[in-house]
Amino acid sequence: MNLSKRCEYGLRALIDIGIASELGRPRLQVSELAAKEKLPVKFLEQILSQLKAAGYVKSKRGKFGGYSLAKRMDRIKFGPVIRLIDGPLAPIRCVSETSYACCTCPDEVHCGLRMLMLDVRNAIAKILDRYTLAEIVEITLRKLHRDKVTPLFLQPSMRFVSILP
Amino acid sequence: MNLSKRCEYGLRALIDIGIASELGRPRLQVSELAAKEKLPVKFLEQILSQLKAAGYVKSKRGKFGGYSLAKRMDRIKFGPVIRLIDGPLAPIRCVSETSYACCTCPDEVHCGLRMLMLDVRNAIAKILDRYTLAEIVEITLRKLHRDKVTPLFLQPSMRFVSILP
DNA sequence: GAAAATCCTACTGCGCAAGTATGAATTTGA
DNA sequence: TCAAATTCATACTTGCGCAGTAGGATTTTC
Repeated sequence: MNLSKRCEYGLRALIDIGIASELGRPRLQVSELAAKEKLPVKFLEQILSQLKAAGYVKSKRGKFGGYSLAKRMDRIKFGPVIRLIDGPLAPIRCVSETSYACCTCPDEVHCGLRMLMLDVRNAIAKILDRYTLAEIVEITLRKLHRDKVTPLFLQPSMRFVSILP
Repeated sequence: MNLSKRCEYGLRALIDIGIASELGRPRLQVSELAAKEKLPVKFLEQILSQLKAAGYVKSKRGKFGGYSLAKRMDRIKFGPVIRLIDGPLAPIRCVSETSYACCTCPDEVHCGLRMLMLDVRNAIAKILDRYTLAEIVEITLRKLHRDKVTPLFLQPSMRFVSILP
């Protein structure tokens, strides 16, 4: 029931880029991201490259380059991103919607484990396929604002004024 | 988001023993279990040994030995069994109730990923910590009966008459 | 042209899942 | 009492995938 580190880092990066862009910094560099989240630069590079290939982010090379979102935040759902990096959400393949594989059990139709795991899969998918990056970013910003915490990626000169209602 | 084979086999075994016991065969041998589910005998042996150590099944040695449930079926919940074999249900450790570990993210309180994964963890736990073996066995038997399928573990001489209402 | 970034590909270590293998201990029936 | 059938205990194996490293190529800006 585990999210890989690779996937976790990828999602963090996406959320950070989303937050930054909402605050008027549409592009972030890998080194900034890595510094904030305290994770290996080179590894993150690979992950962002994968996210780029899948159309979630776009990049600008060279000095003052970096990554920005390639889609509207409200079009980025978490489920597909996780499937991209970690594979199916389902605990066992015989209940996967997106990459079903029949299991070895003698009678799939009457398999109790399958029924149970189908429930679990649906519960997971219900959350991850509904939540969008926009929602998570909004909630995060609201929380930060409520607690008067200045998020990173904001130059000291900039003031943290929420755009949110 | 994956269940290990070890865990899957363990749960299958538990369910099979439950079904068999409900049908009047309180004890099953590893070889029978392995044959029905088509999985390696020695591996299953190890798993059952683990389930025994944790108090879920008990065993009888020697000829006509085998494994039977050590608890009432309605006291066996799936969550704890899965945690025993595969570890925490939570996708990331910082949202685990049973074995929390702080994550490396800079601000756990305002971490959007954490909120999302907490939702997922709760959804998973809600299902797996509520369903009991008794329920899954009952549902399975009902389905089998409705479809007039004779479950395995039943000697040809025995007739499949559901005890259920 | 130098510096600063992304891009690309290959490599590595190592831990763990998924078994195998071997034999000891126990129970039963002949 | 012995042989067969079972569980019990422990050690070993094998392969793969996660979590990175490493090194250099390419692009952009000043």
